[in-house]
Amino acid sequence: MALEFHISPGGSVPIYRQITDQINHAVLAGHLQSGDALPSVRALAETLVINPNTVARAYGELVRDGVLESQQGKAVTVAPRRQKYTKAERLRRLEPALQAFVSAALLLGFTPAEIGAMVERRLAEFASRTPGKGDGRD
Amino acid sequence: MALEFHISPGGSVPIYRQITDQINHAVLAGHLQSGDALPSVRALAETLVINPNTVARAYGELVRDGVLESQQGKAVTVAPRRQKYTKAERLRRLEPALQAFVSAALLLGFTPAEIGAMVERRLAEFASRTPGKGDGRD
Amino acid sequence: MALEFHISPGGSVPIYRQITDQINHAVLAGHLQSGDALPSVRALAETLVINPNTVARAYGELVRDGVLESQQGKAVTVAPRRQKYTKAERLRRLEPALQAFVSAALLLGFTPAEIGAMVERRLAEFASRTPGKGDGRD
Amino acid sequence: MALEFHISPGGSVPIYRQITDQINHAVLAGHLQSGDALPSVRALAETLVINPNTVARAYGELVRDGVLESQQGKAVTVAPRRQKYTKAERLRRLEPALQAFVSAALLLGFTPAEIGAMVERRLAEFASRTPGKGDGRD
DNA sequence: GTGGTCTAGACCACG
DNA sequence: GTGGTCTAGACCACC
Repeated sequence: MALEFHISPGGSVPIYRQITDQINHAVLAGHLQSGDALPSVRALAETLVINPNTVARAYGELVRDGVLESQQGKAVTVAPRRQKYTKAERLRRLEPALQAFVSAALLLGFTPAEIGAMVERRLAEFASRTPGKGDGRD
Repeated sequence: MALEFHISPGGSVPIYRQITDQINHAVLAGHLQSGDALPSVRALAETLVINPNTVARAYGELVRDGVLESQQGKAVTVAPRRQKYTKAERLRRLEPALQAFVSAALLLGFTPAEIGAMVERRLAEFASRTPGKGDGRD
Repeated sequence: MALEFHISPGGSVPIYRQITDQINHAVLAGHLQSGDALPSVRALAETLVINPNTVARAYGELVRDGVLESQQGKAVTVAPRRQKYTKAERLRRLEPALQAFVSAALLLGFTPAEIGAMVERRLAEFASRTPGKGDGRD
Repeated sequence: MALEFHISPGGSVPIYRQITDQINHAVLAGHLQSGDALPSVRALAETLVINPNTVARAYGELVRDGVLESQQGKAVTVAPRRQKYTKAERLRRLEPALQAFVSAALLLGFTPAEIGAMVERRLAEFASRTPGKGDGRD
């Protein structure tokens, strides 16, 4: 089964970002495995009724991030997952999302216990694809 | 005690939006009551080290939305008569931040245990200064 | 003194890449320090007589790499240098250049001694801006 | 003993170009003499696990440039009468690879000592199989 | 067929 | 003023 992309052109999140998010999510959830091929730039652009450049940008950023791989004349594929960033850099990149989530949750009146439970429940949904037992190094 | 604002200028979310979000949340969570005064545009701009225009824009949009009230020469205050969110509504509002945070954390390679610990640690940091008895610092 | 960019539009290396390379090089050599502002997208595009989008792409990639920082409505600046990648990832990223250099050098008939000397001499030229004494961690 | 080709399909340099470069270098460094036979298109394509068209293209361009000669039904051979590069020319040809390698290494945060060590280690790996007495493997 | 690059020009959001 | 996004359409290189 191929991926199904859903974009909402009017939203505040840019289209290319919606695409990268969905691919990231699919990789995380295991719907896309290492080596899987993605739809071609032109094909995806056609099904989403957007400009091929927009798809190319999404793919390009993921390639630069090491999530995807591309070779001339061949389809873009999912790259093997590897730990790319140092612990410090990973914390730095996660910080805004952490801050936004915790602030919003508290301001909306949730208790710490409720917040912790929500996070755990959500994490459990992804449990199928844990990134490996890990060797502790980064 | 007035609100504590937390802004991250480097992030992708515009500063004025971070302010409006936090005020909205605080009002609907009951931390800001009808009639409460907000810091003046200049004062807030100074403490956040941002352009006064940015604060003015945030206040302006909230006044336009009926969340705040402003009168010539007087402090901006919270407008009366806002119904609080229902539990379901609060969950719905929190959902995007939850999703963004958990996805980003897993994508960066953090383990569920690490993620839970980070959230708890951050919650503890907030708890230490939210009780409301006030320590004079802001 | 501002940077002077030199591009050769006809070459095989894409223009946006020539720009990123020169900025990277300038940062490395210390000509650009952390916090320094770069020319605006439009300004640089005009002086180089290229499309603003091309400059924007170069800046954008460097921002995503953490070399530059940008905030809405403000100039793009040089970000503080930090170790972003794990040792393994750094080796992986350097590999193609290492392979290309050593292969070419040997095939051109240089002896190992000559090759080593060339590298050391080139490294010495950058000596002024060593990335810090380092703490051994990555 | 025939040439040992090293290609990296994932890199940005096209495969056919990697082949022509290596043949060119070998010829001009004297590792391939006038009249020497090259592996057949199909054989080389098989050992490199690439498309035969790609090998054919590489050979074709070299024939067009007068570096190789091909006759119906016979192996492709090295054409006679090529003057070797002068020392200065060899240095000039190596310059881009040197520059790219050193810049990339420093940008990634490697120390001069590490860089020197990597080059020496890589040179040693080549040395162990270049002496020409041949160990039967390729 | 595939992806990669560049241009031209438009519109928006931010400060 | 700044950068960010998107479109339309072109051309190239590679396989």
